[in-house]
Parts: sequence; structure tokens; C-alpha cells
Amino acid sequence: MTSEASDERMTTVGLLFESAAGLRRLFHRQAEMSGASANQSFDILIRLARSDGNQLRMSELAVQASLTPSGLTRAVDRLAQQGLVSRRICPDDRRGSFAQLTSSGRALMDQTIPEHLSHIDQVLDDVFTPDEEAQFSSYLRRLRDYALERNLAAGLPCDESVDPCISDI
Amino acid sequence: MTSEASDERMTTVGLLFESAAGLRRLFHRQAEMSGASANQSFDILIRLARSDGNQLRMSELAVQASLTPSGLTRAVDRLAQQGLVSRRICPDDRRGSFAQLTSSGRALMDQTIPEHLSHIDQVLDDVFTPDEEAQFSSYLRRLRDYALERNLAAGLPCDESVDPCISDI
DNA sequence: CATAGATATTTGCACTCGCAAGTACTCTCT
DNA sequence: AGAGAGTACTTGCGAGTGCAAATATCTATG
Repeated sequence: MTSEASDERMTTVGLLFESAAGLRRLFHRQAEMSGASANQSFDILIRLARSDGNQLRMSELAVQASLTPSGLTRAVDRLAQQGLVSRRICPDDRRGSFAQLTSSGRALMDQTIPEHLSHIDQVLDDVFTPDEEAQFSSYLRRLRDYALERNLAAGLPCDESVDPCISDI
Repeated sequence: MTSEASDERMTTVGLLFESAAGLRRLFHRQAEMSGASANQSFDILIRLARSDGNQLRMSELAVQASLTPSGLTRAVDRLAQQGLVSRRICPDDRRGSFAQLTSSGRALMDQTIPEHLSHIDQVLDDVFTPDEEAQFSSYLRRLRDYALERNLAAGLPCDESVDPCISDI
């Protein structure tokens, strides 16, 4: 019914989804065990912590966190309610706003990121050699860029100005 | 604050999540455009379609679809309500049940899977050479198995009988 | 065989997310 | 300047998911 080759390719895509889901669960549990709140929105906090001035435009953050604008609004609402993030209106464009880590959010990340990094180190050390890891990462980047481009192309009927320089994590 | 190496590794993990999310969105849109219902539960239907007798134990299906047992119950409920899947009590163990494709579900998949496969073909052809694809797939498999094992180990305090032969996709 | 402890699955409840519509602001063209 | 189109973000609402507790069934042990 389905050719051998297509079977393998379907499996490859399945493996991608399973890997991502598996690692997400793993990190989620680990973050839970080590103190701090283990929201899905951890991702958002990390990206803010790694940005200039600990702030990012909402739309930029939405793309990076793989959320829709609406999903991001709610997520930032929750983080703001916890006092970890605050909104700052963008002076250049009053439609837009920045999400910015509060000092309390910054403190939380200072405490949490090292733990998270050590969890990541452990996984990658266990699974890959350094060379393999670099190779794997470059494959992922290609795939990510491709998916991003195709999704943008679908959203905006014919906008050619795809920014190729979406910042990483 | 964070070392260069750790930075890259964090990026790698971020890329994994973004790739998975990006492809999921892409396939979701494509499935939507070509007729059939584009539920997230498409994944479940595919796995059933590729199993012996078009049926799978609920618990097995939950692992394969990266859902919790409770999440799977609801998902199968919905599919059953649409007439695509039915429940069959397991004769050997009356606690358990099988989810099985109905003839209508089978028909839907016969019609839908080829389209899905062609979408996958297009992505992989565009992004990878055959060799790279094989390499990438083997990396993903290692990562998936690792995450699965570690998550199981966490769930069952000290059960060593981890089945290494979880079927693919 | 009776009972305690595991296992497979299902519900109650709360939370998160996406889509479509709404609001506020900016840009363009005349 | 002013109308119209486009952009950035926010809400109403419905749908999917996980966690914890409940239910039904199996299994091991005395």
C-alpha cells in the first residue's frame, strides 16, 4: 500500500515528533523537581533572558516560541501575573509592545538556567559525540528554516521578504 | 554568564522543538487544504493504519502518540464519535482495550495517507540528500530511545524491563 | 481462596492554545 | 489632510491535554 521508502520517511518524521515530545517531558519533569515553576512558558523566559535588555517584541517572541500571537498574549499575561515579566509599550510604534523580564524574573532565570543547561549537557553527552552533535544541529537548523519559510509563505500570500536571521533559541 | 558551548547546546535543543513545531504546523495546514479532517489525532489514525489488524492497545498507542493515557482516552473518544475508530475489549485482559480503525476510518486513511506521504517526500527531498536523511533519522532514533527510556525510568522508580522495541511511528 | 498491591483505562477539573473577530495604531496614496 | 489598507496585539470562545482520583481487573502471597 505504501512503498518501503515512504514508510521510512514517515518513520523519520514520527521520530522527530517523538524526540521533541520526549525531551520536552524529560526537561519538564527535571525542572519541576528542581524547585522553580515548570511552566511550558519556561521557553519564553529563556528566550527573554538571552535577548538584549532581557526584552523582545511580542511578535518576535511568538515566532521564537512557536506560538500564535494569541497564544503568546495569554502566556505573557500569566507570566506578568506571576511578576516575572512586564509589558513595555514600544516608543517607535505604539501598536507594539515588548515583553521584558522583571528583576524577579531575571533572578529566577539566573538560578534556573544553569540547572537546565546541565540537564541538556547530560542528554547530549549521553547520546552524541561532539561531531555528531554538530552535524545533528545543522540538520535541525536546515529543517527549521525550511518549515519556517514555508509556513510564512502560506500565511502571507506572496511576501518575499523572509527574514533569514531569526535569532536562535 | 553561560559558556559558549552550553549556549550552542541550548540552541540545538531549541532547534529540535522549533523543527517539530514548524513541521507539525506545515503538515496540519496541508492536511486541512486537502479535504479530510486535520485533527491533531491524525497521528493516532496513522499509527493504527500501520498496525496489524488496524488495532493497538490503548497504552501502546498512548506511548506512540506521545500522549498520556488520559489524553489518549479523550482523543479516541473523539475519533469514535466521528465513526473512525471503535473500542474492542481485550479478551486476554479485561482491564485493557484495543482501539481499532473502523472500515470508514480505514477508507479515510487509504485516501489520506498518500497525500501525507507526498508532503513528507517534498520536505525531505528539499532539505536532505538521501545520505543525510538516513543519518538524521538515526540521530533522531537514538534521541527518541534515550528520552523514552529516561522518562520510563522516572515513571517507574526502578523497573529495568524497558522494552527496547517500541514500534516506529 | 482471600487480600493486598499492581495495572489499564476512564472521569473531574483546571489550564493552555488556536481561530476568528475586535481594537488601536501606522502607512500609503491622492 | 483624510480615506483605506495593513500591522501589532488582544479578547471570546471552543477544543485538546495533563494531573489526580476513581473504577475495574489481574497477580502474588499467605
